[in-house]
Amino acid sequence: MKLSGGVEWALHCCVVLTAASEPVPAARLAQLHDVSPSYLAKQMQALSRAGLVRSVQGKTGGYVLTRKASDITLLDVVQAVDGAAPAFVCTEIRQRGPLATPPEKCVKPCPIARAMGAADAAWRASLAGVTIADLVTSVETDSGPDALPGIGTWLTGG
Amino acid sequence: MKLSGGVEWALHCCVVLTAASEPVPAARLAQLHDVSPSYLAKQMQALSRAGLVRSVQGKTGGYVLTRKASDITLLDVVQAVDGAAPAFVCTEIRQRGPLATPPEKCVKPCPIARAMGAADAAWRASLAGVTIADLVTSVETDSGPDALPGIGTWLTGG
DNA sequence: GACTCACTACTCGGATACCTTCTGTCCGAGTTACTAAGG
DNA sequence: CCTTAGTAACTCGGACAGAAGGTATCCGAGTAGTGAGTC
Repeated sequence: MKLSGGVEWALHCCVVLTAASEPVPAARLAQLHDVSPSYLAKQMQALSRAGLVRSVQGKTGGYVLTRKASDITLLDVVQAVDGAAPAFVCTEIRQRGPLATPPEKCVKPCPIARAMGAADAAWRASLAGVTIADLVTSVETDSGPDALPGIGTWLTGG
Repeated sequence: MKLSGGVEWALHCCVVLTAASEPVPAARLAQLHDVSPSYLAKQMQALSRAGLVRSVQGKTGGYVLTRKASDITLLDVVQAVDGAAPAFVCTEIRQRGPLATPPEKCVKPCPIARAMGAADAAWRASLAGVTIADLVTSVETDSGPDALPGIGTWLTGG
């Protein structure tokens, strides 16, 4: 039960992208966070495939958010990078072995799968309740209102 | 973000162990579920290490629950098998790179880590709210009140 | 008949290979901006 | 001075190795029951 490390990178990238109106290359984002450019490119491709960011090619190309920050939830980003598959997958072992439950009694998922599914739903609901815009607000509260615009100009400028 | 497959086995084992008063060998549990005996033994060892079950050695040995089913939550089992580490680990990349946030401003965890931590807490709270006894009740509702005792006698008897 | 002792068979526990997945890297296809020449 | 073709550089995108953790397995240490032997 370990979340892909790229999720953290992707979330940070989404937050800083809100401060940049021009496209930002993946290499610049990697330089900002001091992480592997090639691997971060992979995460950005995942975001692009999910439609969260739009890729612009060419000399002044890069990535831009497709929607405004208040319309992107953490769940969107996590699912884009890590996949939408639930953490717990029921293999129906109740239907195996010498005392297997007959299939006609297995119309409902087994209680274990239901409980694990409920926990998964709670996790997703918590993530869906927070948007990138909320993170931006928190960052401004923590580090001051000038931090993000400063990063934005650094991303686009020098 | 995938949960270890052994979690499902361990949960099923805990449920059926409530129907057996005598120790049940891991091999018998594996036979019941038609899974690899060696690998299930590993999961049972994890439960034993966590103190959820007690191992009895010798000819009539096996595993017994240490507490009553209403005192064992799903979270206990999941953490015993899969580990207690949170799914999301913040690597503090905000403190890296050319525009790193100064350490004196990092007294609080970064907003991303807080949001992910909250989701993790919601997941754990959901798991902690369900006990093995609740699962037993659900199984009786689904498959009738005779299913579990039948498995119990099969486990101890033949 | 009851007790003691050694034996056997069965149990758990940890140390050992294999394989899928995640991590990290590379190079090619495509697009844009720039430069310079020509009208 | 404007237009236009060519060039060059920079971007993304997917295909390619390496490493880590999960999956599956095995054999050794330890213990309870069993049976024979003895008092």
